[in-house]
Amino acid sequence: MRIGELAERAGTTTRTLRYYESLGLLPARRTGNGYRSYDEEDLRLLQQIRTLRDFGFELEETRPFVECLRSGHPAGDSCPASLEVYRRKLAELDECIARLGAIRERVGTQLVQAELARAELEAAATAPDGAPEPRCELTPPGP
Amino acid sequence: MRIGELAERAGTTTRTLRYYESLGLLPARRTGNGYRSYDEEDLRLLQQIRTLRDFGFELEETRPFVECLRSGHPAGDSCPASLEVYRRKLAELDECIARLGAIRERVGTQLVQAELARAELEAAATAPDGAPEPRCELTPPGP
DNA sequence: TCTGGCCTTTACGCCGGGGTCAAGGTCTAC
DNA sequence: GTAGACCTTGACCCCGGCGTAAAGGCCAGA
Repeated sequence: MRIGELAERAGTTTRTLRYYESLGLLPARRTGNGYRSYDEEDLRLLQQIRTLRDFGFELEETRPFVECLRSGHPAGDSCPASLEVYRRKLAELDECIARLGAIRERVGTQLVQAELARAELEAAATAPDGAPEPRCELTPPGP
Repeated sequence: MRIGELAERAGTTTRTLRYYESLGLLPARRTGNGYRSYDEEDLRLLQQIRTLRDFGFELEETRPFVECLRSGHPAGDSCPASLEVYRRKLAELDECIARLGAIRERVGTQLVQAELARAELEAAATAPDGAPEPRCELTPPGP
């Protein structure tokens, strides 16, 4: 199988495959004329990479999985190194989710307050009263 | 106030201020010798930018807030355009959190299954039984 | 033989948000 | 007058994961 076919079967591009090869992630054999040559096993490796990438794994993080497969294991995550990557990723995800959740709360609060302030301003514009002096700046987060 | 002082007071660098100026986000007046000159109002604008950036807003997204302040409003989020950015950001955050949560679930499940498979393998290695044939590849997510 | 469709390598671009020189101007203090 | 601390512009570099040429080789069909 040549590079174009592998790319198409994996739903990616030839550029991507050459890039992976340049990283040593998916090396290719060569035919007599210099063309890259792949087999079904390479397709499996590539699918493992693409699947992990879809999950937000960086390419380097997929390396243990690929090497695990290449060393004859039935699945990319049959090896301790892969499990370690899973665990690190879980911790990362948890932290990221928590951080985003906290920000979401703050932004949500800001939005509500700012909307309230605008409503008051409009009410003040309608009724000829004194200015309610709205204050709604984002306060900087801790260090 | 010159650029160095403003940078220090805002906890950032001169390079950053020049960058913001190049974006038209924080233009500076000039003194006779060509030095940039800032006042307290500029400090407020800059603080608004930095605060929003700490919340994960892109620089372009801070523009409505800055322009709102510059047009004389008491707070950067006193204007409809700013509120719109808040709402978009909230939607973004919600989607991002949901996506990460779904991935977290899948990775967690993979980890547990892979750990189970390994435990079975080791048990099989201890007891001379038939192979339990573990399968634990990540399955690709939907389109 | 020519056209078209593969393939090869090399190399630059992009995205955001600046970091980090380099080469020079300006001001203050001693 | 000169050291040192500031300022100026311009330019290249970084991260990851490729996209997108440019310039040329290889092979099949008409």
